[in-house]
Amino acid sequence: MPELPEIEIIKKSLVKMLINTKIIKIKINNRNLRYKIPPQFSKNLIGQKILKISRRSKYLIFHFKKKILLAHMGMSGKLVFTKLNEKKIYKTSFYYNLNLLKKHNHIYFKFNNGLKLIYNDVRRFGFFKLYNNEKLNKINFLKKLGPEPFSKSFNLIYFTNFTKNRETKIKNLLMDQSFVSGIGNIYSNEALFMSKIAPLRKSRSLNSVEIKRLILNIKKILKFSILKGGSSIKDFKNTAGKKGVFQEFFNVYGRNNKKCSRISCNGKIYKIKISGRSSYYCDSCQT
DNA sequence: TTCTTTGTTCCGGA
DNA sequence: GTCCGGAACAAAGA
Repeated sequence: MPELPEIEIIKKSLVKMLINTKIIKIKINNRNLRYKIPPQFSKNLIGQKILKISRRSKYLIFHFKKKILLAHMGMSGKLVFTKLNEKKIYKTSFYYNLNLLKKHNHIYFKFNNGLKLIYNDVRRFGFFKLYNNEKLNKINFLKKLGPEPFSKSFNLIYFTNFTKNRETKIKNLLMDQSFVSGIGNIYSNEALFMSKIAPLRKSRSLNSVEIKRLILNIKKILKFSILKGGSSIKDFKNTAGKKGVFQEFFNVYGRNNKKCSRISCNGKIYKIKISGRSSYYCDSCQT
């Protein structure tokens, strides 16, 4: 479920551990990720120093002197550090809810500071792509992206302009990466619940009060999640083998048939499919 | 055995 | 040309 907050948390950890380190070895067990990893991949990266690591939407961007490595975790990709050997993986990993099978360890990166980074991906929808120092906005994947949710350009006027000639449902709009980038199924459900807006509403039908509320809540909930995840990273022992930290804060996702978690509301949470994705909403306070 | 889950791209129909 | 949403992709757990 890596959406923007999870990727941001991964990025922060990577920055802490890998800036100015050199890749000294790469082992690829399975090249068939979403896009096949070409044979020259390792050769192009070995000996290169990581100068900068950034995030755009759900993409991780590693900057080298002459190359840019673009990474996407897909649906189930995880980056996990291990210092000594794989048996220690559960003790040193910073990611959440780890239950990693070795057979899904597809890539190993070894660094000159002794760290080893493992890319584990059950569904193999993630990818790693190398670019020749192109400008970031020339990369196809990034070109199509809408504004970051935290940016000032993600505002009432932008929302109104984008939706005025569209028929799309608000739930789908929030997950449309060309509208706003980084929100997936979970946070779209949560943001709509928080804003008391029903997921099936036409995005065009929202009034300016609702739009402002929704935009503010999106920014709030993403920041809150980053904060929570970030604080759990500090204590590695707490993350080891423990259930995910994010789902503890879900107010509507996965809560079908339960009572609405809003104290002042007596409604019930329903689960429906919207464009093939599970959508949860309260029949009483979300209108 | 079948359904569900995740993000993105591709493609058909309106 | 644009917009919308279904299908496909992989694998595992219920």
